[in-house]
Amino acid sequence: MSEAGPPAGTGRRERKKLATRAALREAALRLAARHGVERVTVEQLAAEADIAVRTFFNYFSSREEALVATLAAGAEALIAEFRARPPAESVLTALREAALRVLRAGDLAGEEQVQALRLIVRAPSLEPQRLAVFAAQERALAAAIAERVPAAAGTLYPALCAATALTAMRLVLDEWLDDAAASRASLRKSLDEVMAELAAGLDRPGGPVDP
Amino acid sequence: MSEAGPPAGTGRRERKKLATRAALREAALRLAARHGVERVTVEQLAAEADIAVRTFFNYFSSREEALVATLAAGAEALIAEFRARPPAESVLTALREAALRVLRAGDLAGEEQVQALRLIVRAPSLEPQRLAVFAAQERALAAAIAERVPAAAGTLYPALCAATALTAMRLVLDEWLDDAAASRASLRKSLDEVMAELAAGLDRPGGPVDP
DNA sequence: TCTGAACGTGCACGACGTGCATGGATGCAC
DNA sequence: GTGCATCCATGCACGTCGTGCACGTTCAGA
Repeated sequence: MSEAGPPAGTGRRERKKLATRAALREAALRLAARHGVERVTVEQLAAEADIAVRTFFNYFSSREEALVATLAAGAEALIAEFRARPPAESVLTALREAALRVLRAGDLAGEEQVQALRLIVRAPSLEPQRLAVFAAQERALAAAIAERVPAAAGTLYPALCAATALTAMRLVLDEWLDDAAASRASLRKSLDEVMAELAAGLDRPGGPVDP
Repeated sequence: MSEAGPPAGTGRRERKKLATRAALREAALRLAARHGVERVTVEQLAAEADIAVRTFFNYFSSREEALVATLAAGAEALIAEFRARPPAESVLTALREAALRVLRAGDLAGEEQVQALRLIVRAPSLEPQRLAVFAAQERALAAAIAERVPAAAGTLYPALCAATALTAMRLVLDEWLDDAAASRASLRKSLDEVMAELAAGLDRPGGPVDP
């Protein structure tokens, strides 16, 4: 974790590995768009990235992991942006701003990318791996929250907030992608709403006693 | 969904299917405890339940699904208990009470069961399927919440509350299972705490500006 | 008792994921 | 630039997974 030694990303080896990984990520989206998520095989992925099938498994432990790799990259970027927010911001505000930055600057650049993500998110066979992506970032986010709110370190709050906030953001993204004609503005609106609800408290009284 | 026709659960066929399914659920836990989660094969599962390998796939679509089937049953029971709570109870209160009932009356009966669940929850290779179990119940819970709080129907609230509350409960269960010596009382305490935090709002101001 | 549908099963096959051995590319110290 | 230690890509073999298909059996209802 320390920054000792030669800076990461230098060296031919590291660069080649990063490039191969990125090529596989993009190949996965391309092939999913072309043939459908279910019909993408490891053989095709390897061929598209021009590596051996055996080598594919040096980069991803399963076909599904490659298909959700772009989501994983986005989730990691979210945590990084969150850590970069001014420490005075409240937790949920920082998360909201971080999400907006990732969406603006990030992988959701073109309509083409959005379309590809739609495929990934809607594929039922990918749901387990897709959820695992967010769960993996829960731990990292919980650690970051514990740093931001020192008073809460050691309590359940960091883990709880990380898990629920990520879940809420997943929900917003899912619903937004479900709506073919949804605008960028509507995404921001939903995000604001959801974060406000989390901040204000989720409980609600029941309905009429005799419905 | 309607109750027309012969009542479900009657008939030799239905009973046999239910029994086979239950046998597979239990076989999965037994074999996981005996050989470790990773080493349980479909062949073993089928043999233990005395059915053909091919037939196994008529009941579960994957080896992993069988291993988390007990969790799935618990989650379904939770939704059913939630629906049975008095309508005047607030959403989070009803969820908390429902969870306590499931834990009391349900599959967490013996220490043996708890030990088996620990194995399932801790197995990294099962995490995607495990998360999918809860996600599958999110939709059902969201529908139930929309019924309980008619005013919120049509808004994001039902889905948001269902997703975050289930996530929070998953978190509590995970942490409780992680602690070998945790008591039933401590589980209840954590559950109360978490629900209270969700009710009160999750936001927190940041720490000192210059940490 | 008869009949259609649902179910269990065996078989074949493509795809997945891993351990192992090997050769080549890379980084590093001298 | 030379030699060495290491990492990495690759091919191969193998066990496991999951599915389509065809066939025989069992069950529910008339």
